Amino acid sequence: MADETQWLSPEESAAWVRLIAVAELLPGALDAQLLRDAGLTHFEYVALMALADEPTRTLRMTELASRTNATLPRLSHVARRLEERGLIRRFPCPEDRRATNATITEAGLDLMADAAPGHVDTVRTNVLDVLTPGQLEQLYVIAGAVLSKLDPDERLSATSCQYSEGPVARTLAESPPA
Amino acid sequence: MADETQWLSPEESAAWVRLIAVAELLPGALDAQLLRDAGLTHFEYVALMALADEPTRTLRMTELASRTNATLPRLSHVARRLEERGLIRRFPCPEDRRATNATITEAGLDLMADAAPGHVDTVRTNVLDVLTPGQLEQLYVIAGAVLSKLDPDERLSATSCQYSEGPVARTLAESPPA
DNA sequence: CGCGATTACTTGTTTCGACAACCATTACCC
DNA sequence: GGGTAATGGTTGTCGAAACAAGTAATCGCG
Repeated sequence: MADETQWLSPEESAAWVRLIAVAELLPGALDAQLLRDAGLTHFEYVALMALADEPTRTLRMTELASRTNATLPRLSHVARRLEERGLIRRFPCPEDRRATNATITEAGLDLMADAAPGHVDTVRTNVLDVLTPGQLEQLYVIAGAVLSKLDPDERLSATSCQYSEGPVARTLAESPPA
Repeated sequence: MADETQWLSPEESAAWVRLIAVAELLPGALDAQLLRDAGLTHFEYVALMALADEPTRTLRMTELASRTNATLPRLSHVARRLEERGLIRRFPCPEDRRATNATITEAGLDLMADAAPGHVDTVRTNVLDVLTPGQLEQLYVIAGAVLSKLDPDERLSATSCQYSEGPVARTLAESPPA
């Protein structure tokens, strides 16, 4: 048996172990903060934010599943829970009667407006603020290279400006300006 | 209400979305390959490798839980399954009769020897081989900075040379050399 | 030496995600 | 235009993780 496996060099091993550690710990940290402060999973947060980002606040289930990297069954379960909590609404799509649309409700937008600052703060303190501008760009490039293998369709990185002062800030601004 | 939340700049948002995507997709990719080719979760792989790395091939449950970033209940369940499959053995610790030791069996070492090449290959093709040496070092530094916030005790990054040609290679070498 | 506190681990219980099976609707195609 | 495939979504079941509670052994301390 030609056992020509090229094992990892010490540098490779060290970088790999750290990457694994981050991939292991980061989701847990995000879930913990959001669950504690807003009763939301990070997945639920991303899904709601995807809806809030839409001008119509509405997305087809399939499209939402693609943007959140979820299988359709998984999204269906999550959507049912979110609907039971009054955060989204589902209704049959007029154009394609097979399809279902999901819309974020006012209550959902309110919850996002509450949750977003704490979440952004967590993101800053845990990741962004410990990096120099140069490292931030390196992170962008490196993660992009990895994603080209992991996610060739670029479904996840296609998500637009989910964390800028977009929809949630606009929601807040809808309150009477005086 | 002082709503002084500092939202993410476009650069920050882009890097963050990509990091999240990697953290989301990487565990799934690792699990998929290992499960398909060796019937092991990535978590099980890491746990077995931690045992194989020990000179005595033995570790206390608590220590193993710490190294794999698992809670003790989780590790207990996983250990039971691994023991049922004959990959590890558990026995009461002689020095501290509260404690339990876990030892990887010969069958476990054989399985690791089978699984390691494919796993290392996955790691290479998905991550390491798409990075330049400079990017590899940047990854090490960046992940280290993030871990200093996420895992201040450095429990995970303390794991030694789990992917070098250590124990598994030695196991292979135990076969008569010619 | 004996009783409370702590450590080490195991065992339920509940919840969530993956997978498969299932209907409904639309598109293809001869 | 009618049969067949493909698409869009929901539901059921199983496996695995988080959490809480329980058991057993050790330590601390008077």
